[in-house]
Amino acid sequence: MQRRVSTGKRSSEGSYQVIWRVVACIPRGRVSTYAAIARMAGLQGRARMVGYAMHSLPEGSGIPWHRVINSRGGISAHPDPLFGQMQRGLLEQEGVVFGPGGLVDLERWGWLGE
DNA sequence: CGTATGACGAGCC
DNA sequence: AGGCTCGCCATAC
Repeated sequence: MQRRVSTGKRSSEGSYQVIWRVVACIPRGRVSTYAAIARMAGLQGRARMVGYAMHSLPEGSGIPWHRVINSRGGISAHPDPLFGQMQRGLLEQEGVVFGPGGLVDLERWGWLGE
């Protein structure tokens, strides 16, 4: 599973490149969890990295970061509460329904990567 | 180069 | 049933 072999300068952007790519694969109207994404990105067990990747996500990157939620199906705490509210708005806009408690039913909207 | 921190998760008390 | 701690590892200072 060598991800890079010499002359690989991809790491200049950080190791989040892979994570962003997986997130970009989440279909519209669907959500995924940090752990699930980490797993798909080959970082099984490192959900934290995914979270940091989202934080480092540059604006206008086109990455649907708002489709990434925690394992409980909820939007995790954010340094900027305004973000969380926007995230929920974006998901509802895509058709995702939030249940009582502001949690999404992962059994129904969760995307594991077909 | 060492320490601290952090969009999380799972386990333990 | 709910809350706290530890683990994982990249980025910042």
